[in-house]
Amino acid sequence: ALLLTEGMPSAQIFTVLSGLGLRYRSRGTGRRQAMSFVFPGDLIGLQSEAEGEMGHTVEARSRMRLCVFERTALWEIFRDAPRRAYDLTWRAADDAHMLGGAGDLDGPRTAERLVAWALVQVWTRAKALGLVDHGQTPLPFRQQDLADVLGLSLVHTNKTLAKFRHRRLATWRDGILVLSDPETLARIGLTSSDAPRSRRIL
Amino acid sequence: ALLLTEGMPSAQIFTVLSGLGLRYRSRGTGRRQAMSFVFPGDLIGLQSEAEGEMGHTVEARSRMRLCVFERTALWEIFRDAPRRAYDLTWRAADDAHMLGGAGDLDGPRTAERLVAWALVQVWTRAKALGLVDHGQTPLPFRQQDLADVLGLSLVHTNKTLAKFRHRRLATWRDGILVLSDPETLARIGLTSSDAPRSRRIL
DNA sequence: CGCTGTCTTGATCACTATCAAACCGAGTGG
DNA sequence: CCACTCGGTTTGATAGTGATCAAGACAGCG
Repeated sequence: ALLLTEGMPSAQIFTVLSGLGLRYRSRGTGRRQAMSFVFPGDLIGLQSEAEGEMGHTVEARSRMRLCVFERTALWEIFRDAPRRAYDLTWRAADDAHMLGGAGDLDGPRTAERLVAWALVQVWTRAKALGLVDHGQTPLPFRQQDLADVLGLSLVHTNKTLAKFRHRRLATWRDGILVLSDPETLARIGLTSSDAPRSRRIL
Repeated sequence: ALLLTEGMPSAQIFTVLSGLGLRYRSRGTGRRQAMSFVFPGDLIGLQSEAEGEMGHTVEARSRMRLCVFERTALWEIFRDAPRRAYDLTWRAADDAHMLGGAGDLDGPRTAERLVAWALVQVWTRAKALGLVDHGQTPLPFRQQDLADVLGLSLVHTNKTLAKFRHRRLATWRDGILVLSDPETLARIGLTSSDAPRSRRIL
């Protein structure tokens, strides 16, 4: 189901309560390029105010529960709780590109490191949200989506995932992700600075 | 001169009135990795956690004039002009990573395309600011900085620049940038179908 | 002068995109 | 029940691309 469509002005904004989604852009030939994964706690519907319409589309990839705000309510938050509003805005801008956070990588951005980084990212976030159950978490995306998000080719992404699977580090099949060895993956993804994760205010 | 230092809480925020700066992060071995270029109109001193410490350093690379705000004044803007505050915050978050905007690229992010994109970016921005004079604009950074910003190696960045220079598309020397053929560069930066050797038979 | 920082260039090797083809499960229609 | 499609995953071959190593050029500087 489409929550927001590119080019449409949206009167509401949402926060995701549960469920996962995909944020993507339409490319020339009907092709869509995934930009980032949408997790519970994310705010969607915000965009650079300069342009009135959405610059991307958000699609639910699993059943989602949303909390709906009128856009006007946003301005009240700005007035009543500026710090929080500030944080919300910043995060929304940040979430738009998943790659943004990968700027932390020191040295070359090899496929191995990018994919490892992304998996760990997803994993830690899922764990923080209590989505990890029996050592597994839902990840209802296609390999192509991950490839897009990371700026890699589908084929190469696939091969990298295969490598991890073979090394028994991570398995991602049928929309289910299992990180058997998060520590090693984290080391591979080596986010050089174990930067203090921006705490999410839900 | 350092305007803001990583790890230091800064009581003020600034808007750049004139002059260029460099935003970078310290890496393990005293190495600094450039994150983005700072142009007039940019807001600096904002950061993901409203009052935490700075996550990066901003250094002036030419004489700069700044407009200083007390941080507390920011909250007043939030209260009195929420839309503007929203826009400011969004832009500040966006400016933090220069690469963010390069997500627009379709197809592979080759060095040629990234560098062309960056040069055009700088050029159009400089032109909008009236910095282009006699067909040239100041760009007081090192090739290493551009390499960092784009996530390329110094050597390769250098070679790509040399290629452009040789093709008489752009020259960047001694901190002065000249785009002789912005249109062609823009085409290289944006289009995926520039493929010189796509010997596809139709 | 030698020193240091930046730009430059060549050689080499690892990495990644691309092309193609095969595979697999889930539908679908005869 | 069997083709037959369809979207997604998997694999191999090949060529282009970028990182790395190493060395040289050149200016500013103590």
